[in-house]
Amino acid sequence: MKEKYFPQEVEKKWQQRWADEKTFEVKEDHDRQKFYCLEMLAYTSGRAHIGHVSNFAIGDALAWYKRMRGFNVLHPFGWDAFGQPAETAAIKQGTDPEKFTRDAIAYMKWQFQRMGLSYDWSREIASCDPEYYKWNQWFFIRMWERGMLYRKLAPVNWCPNENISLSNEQASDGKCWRCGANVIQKELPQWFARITDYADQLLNDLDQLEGGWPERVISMQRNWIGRSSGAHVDFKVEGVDESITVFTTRIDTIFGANAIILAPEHRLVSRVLEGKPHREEVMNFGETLRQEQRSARVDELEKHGTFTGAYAINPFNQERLPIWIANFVLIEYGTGAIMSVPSGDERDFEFSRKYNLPFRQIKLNEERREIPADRMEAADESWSTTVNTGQWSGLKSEDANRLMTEYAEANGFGRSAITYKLRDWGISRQRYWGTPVPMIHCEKCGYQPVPDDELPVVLPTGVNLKVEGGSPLDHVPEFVNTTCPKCGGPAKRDTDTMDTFVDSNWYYFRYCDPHNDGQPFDQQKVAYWLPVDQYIGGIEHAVLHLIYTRYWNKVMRDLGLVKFDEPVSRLLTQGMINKETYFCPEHEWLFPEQVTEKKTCLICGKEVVTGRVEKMSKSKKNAVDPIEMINIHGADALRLFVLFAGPPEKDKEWSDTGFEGASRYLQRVWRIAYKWQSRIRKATNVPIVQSDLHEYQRRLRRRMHQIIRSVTENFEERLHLNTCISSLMELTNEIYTFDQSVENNGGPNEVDVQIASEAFHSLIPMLAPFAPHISEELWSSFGHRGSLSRTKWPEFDDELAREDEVEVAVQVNGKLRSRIFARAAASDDELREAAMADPKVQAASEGRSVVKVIVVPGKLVNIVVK
RNA sequence: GCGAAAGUGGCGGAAUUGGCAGACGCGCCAGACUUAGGAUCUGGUACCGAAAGGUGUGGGGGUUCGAGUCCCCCCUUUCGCACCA
Repeated sequence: MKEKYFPQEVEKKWQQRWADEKTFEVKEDHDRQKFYCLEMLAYTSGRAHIGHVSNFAIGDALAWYKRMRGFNVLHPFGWDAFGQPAETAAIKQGTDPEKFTRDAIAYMKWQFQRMGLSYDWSREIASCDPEYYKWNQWFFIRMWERGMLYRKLAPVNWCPNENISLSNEQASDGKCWRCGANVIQKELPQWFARITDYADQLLNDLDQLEGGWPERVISMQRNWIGRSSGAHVDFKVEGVDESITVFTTRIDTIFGANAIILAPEHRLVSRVLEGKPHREEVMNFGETLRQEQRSARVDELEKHGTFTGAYAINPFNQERLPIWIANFVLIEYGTGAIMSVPSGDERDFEFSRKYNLPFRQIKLNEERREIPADRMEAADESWSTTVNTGQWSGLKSEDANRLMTEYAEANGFGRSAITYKLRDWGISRQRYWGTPVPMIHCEKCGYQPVPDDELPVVLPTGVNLKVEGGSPLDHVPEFVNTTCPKCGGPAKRDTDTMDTFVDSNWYYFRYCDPHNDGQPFDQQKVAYWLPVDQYIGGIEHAVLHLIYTRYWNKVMRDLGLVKFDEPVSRLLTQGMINKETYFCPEHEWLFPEQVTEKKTCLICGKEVVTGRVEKMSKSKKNAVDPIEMINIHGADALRLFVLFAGPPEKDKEWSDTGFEGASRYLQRVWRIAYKWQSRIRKATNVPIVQSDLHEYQRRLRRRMHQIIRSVTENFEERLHLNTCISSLMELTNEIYTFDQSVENNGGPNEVDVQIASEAFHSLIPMLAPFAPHISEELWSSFGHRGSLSRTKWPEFDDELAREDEVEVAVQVNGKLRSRIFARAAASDDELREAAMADPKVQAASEGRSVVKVIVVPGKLVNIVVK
């Protein structure tokens, strides 16, 4: 062991050893409790970033902790390897996506391995492996067989200039990211998963996640699913044999309706305009409204519309209501048609005022006030008693709602209804780098799934990605042309690939059985490891991956593959690590080294804007490269820093000095351990008699037990790892203080060595989750052979953690006046007397009478005087 | 606009159920060792004040012997949703 700590050497040594000894490989063991610790699948962008470090450091700390607590810990790793960016990069670099992705995996794996993470690498998977995506196809077919998938025409972003479909990201601002042409919506046949069939389950089962998932994520999902309960009401169209069905949550306001408003693309628009002279005009205007709706931002779009000339009949009072079309009614929500009630809805109010549609009061507030006719205003929630509502006048809103829905139902023109914001999930992509959809289209037999024994449908190689129109796969005849599995006649393969979110739906099930080529996974193995005990990832997946994967779990349950409803018991969304930026008015974003000490630009001398803390990015020149940092102070210091900077779920700020501080701490641990290691190796195991100990010895033991307790509790409850690290620093400081006392006494005796040994045997295992390499090295320096990961987590003893003597705060009328020392076991009476006797207390309470004395044992005495 | 979360020293952040605010770290100041220190060790560091003492957890009110913590109002910031009928 060297006197000085060289992280590079230590880290290399232990990474090698862990790999050679397969330290972190696990298998099912029914005698031990399992713990599944999972970080979100890493996207193969090509380069590790600091967010990875933060994500993995949290998971790795927990995996280490649970392992030392005796759990059988599954901590696997894999690659989210399909997707558009690889395709784009490949085109740019003149290579192919597979090559690009394999290179990215090789490089990133090297980077991640330098972080020294305790993964079971034998379970590594990549979603672009045919052995993996075969099962995406298998799931697709099972779902198709059960009617969980369907194909329909749906709009996609389309660049008319390049004839290519674009993702939403590539079509932001409504312009093509490459050529700048205005993106249009083009109808294309697409595959959809019926996630809406699971809307209620996805919503209700959120209750099961309460407590284990962040409230924020749960509420985002609730919001996204957007369940809304109300009623459908049919309005007969005058003179035409059609009814317009509207969705409303407030049927009790129907007597206030002044119009029926349709979305411009509603199917009945052309029907109600039949034979009307201005038909063309209105239809064209509808197209304009529709375009506006798609392009403009909601808060900038003024509501407008036009009267169709047709009327509908309010089934409750037989009033004639004009039928309008307007830009604020959405075709995709509810029925695409609304009843306008200006006194019940702000939007309707705004619209009605603009077009002078009539207003009728249908609610009274608590004082039963009426709204003056000359002051039209939308009533708010406090207006809750119906008025002018026929036989339902004078009721509370909720009663009217219920009774009127029943009435509508009884008379056949309405029924209660539930709508959701959640839409079916379009899983088709007209792109190359993804899982091929395993379907064959036969002119005679329609869509037929590829037979199971022909899976996987392998993505062809050497495909020209720069094609005009459609998917690159359309231009690969040897892929497209096939035979129909049903009739044997000529047929064509589907050329869509699947959304990469399909890959990430179930990858963590595959980790349980990654090499199975007969089925996606063995059900027994999954039953052992799942659900995931702790999942860690970014908040950006709150309503993407995290809702899709919950859905997929339920699908797998309904396919009989798993028995539980929810796949993830606990979720932690880690914060981002941001960094200060430097901005020069002339040269824009600067690297820190381009800024002088006087905060001016090194190039032009202009004053630089500093202090803005932003998300790390290349363009803002504030990205920190993890490997560079590891090269400076090592992976342990890097991991320690990102965990120490703040609670895991909070955003943090990168600080070079903070990073140095983490490194300095490890050096400090090394130095004191180095000083004691040979003594510890020779420790004689003398029995410790607590009552014979000196105060400095008792103190170290006491603090040690207190700190074990607090670190353990933190791991178990809140996972505030930053405070765990603080505690470890305190323990280290205590060891230094102890060492000083030992020096002052002329060197260690047997008991000192024994106590120091205890302290180090607590400190080092507790440090391992945060800085495993140095911990392993120091552990072996104490004479241990095996990996620290097989060591038991230190135990604490409440008795030994208890203070002998406590400092008690003494307050007079709630103000701190003095502190007294007392035995920890002192009774309330003793404390009271000691406090009253204190000269400062007497001075403060002089001439006043004591009303009451409050004693909080071991903490404080408060004397109330008058 | 609706919804949620958060506001604590120069900075990152502690303060389990109401009980000594500022743990731990960064930074800064002083000292020791040293040819030297961007190493290490020791001490100091919320603010005002020479001190006694006073003031302090975004602002204002309240409950309580006692409030960073609980309740009401307001302000600010961040995030999410955003014509969802």
